[in-house]
Amino acid sequence: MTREKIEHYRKLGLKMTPQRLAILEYLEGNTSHPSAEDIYRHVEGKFPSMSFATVYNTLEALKEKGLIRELSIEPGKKRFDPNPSPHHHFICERCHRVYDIFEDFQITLPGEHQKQFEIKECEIIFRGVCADCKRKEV
Amino acid sequence: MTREKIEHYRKLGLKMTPQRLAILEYLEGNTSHPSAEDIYRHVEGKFPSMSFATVYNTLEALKEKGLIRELSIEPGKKRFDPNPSPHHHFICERCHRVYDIFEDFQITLPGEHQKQFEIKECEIIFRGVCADCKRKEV
DNA sequence: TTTTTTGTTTAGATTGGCTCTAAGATAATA
DNA sequence: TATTATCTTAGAGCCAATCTAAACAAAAAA
Ligand SMILES: [Mn+2]
Ligand SMILES: [Mn+2]
Ligand SMILES: [Zn+2]
Ligand SMILES: [Zn+2]
Repeated sequence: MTREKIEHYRKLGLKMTPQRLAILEYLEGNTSHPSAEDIYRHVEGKFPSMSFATVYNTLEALKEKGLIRELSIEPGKKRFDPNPSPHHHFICERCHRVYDIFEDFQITLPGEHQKQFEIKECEIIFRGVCADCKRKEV
Repeated sequence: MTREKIEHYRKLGLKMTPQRLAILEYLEGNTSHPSAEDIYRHVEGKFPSMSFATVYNTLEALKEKGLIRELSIEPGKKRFDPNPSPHHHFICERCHRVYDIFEDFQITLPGEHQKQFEIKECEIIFRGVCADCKRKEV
């Protein structure tokens, strides 16, 4: 990670510890939408004393700064998205991989609802089978 | 609940116990998207010996028959929707109420993605503040 | 540089939603 | 009514996530 980026995080009010650096490096450009456990498993290689709480603390801090997003797309486990810009997702019901869909669908609610709701975001979740899993079919 | 409806559930292969009847009656026409706990709290009035496992077992059985849907819209807790027909949701970030949106937005993916994904369903989640919570603002 | 302050890391305990188990109960059926 | 398949129940157990408080370390101040 570049010195400028570290400085950038610091200016956001994040103390830069080696653990956080490792987590940030794992997340940077990662499109796998990892769970806290995925992140922990990866970082514990570098930091055998790493605690799960540190992973959660760091993710919470990053979320508050708007640097990552927390996804509730399957029950029982959060997944994290290092890309905070608005986009949508496809979830494979076989392998549970989460794919990004960068497409602006221009959804607008009918007038009646526009009065009722102040909408801040709109997220589309597609579900089905991915090409990879299709290929493995008999 | 009418005799015909009970017969209908029975034909689907569901043994109709008093506990299930109470759960079904609570769910019928319910648009609050209750959690398992909500359902349990309501039904334990009639059946003080009711077990949480029965709530989950029943919900699982109903889900398998396609009579209800399980929603993963907020972390850590499932919510259930007795309306299995495809529709979308608005979630209030203040009160966490879930509102139905019955509108066909005709979302279609660009060709590249259509090859990659076999899409079975498409669910839109709007987030923001509901009129009720807006009203309570200072 | 050294000191001080403030926020972070850690292990372990704890919580909360959910699932499993096995014994007893009961709806459906014959 | 007797049989059988399924359901209900209490309690144990599981797992993701959160909390706690002491040790620690980064950043700011001196
Ligand atoms: Mn994404
Ligand atoms: Mn609904
Ligand atoms: Zn797949
Ligand atoms: Zn609200």
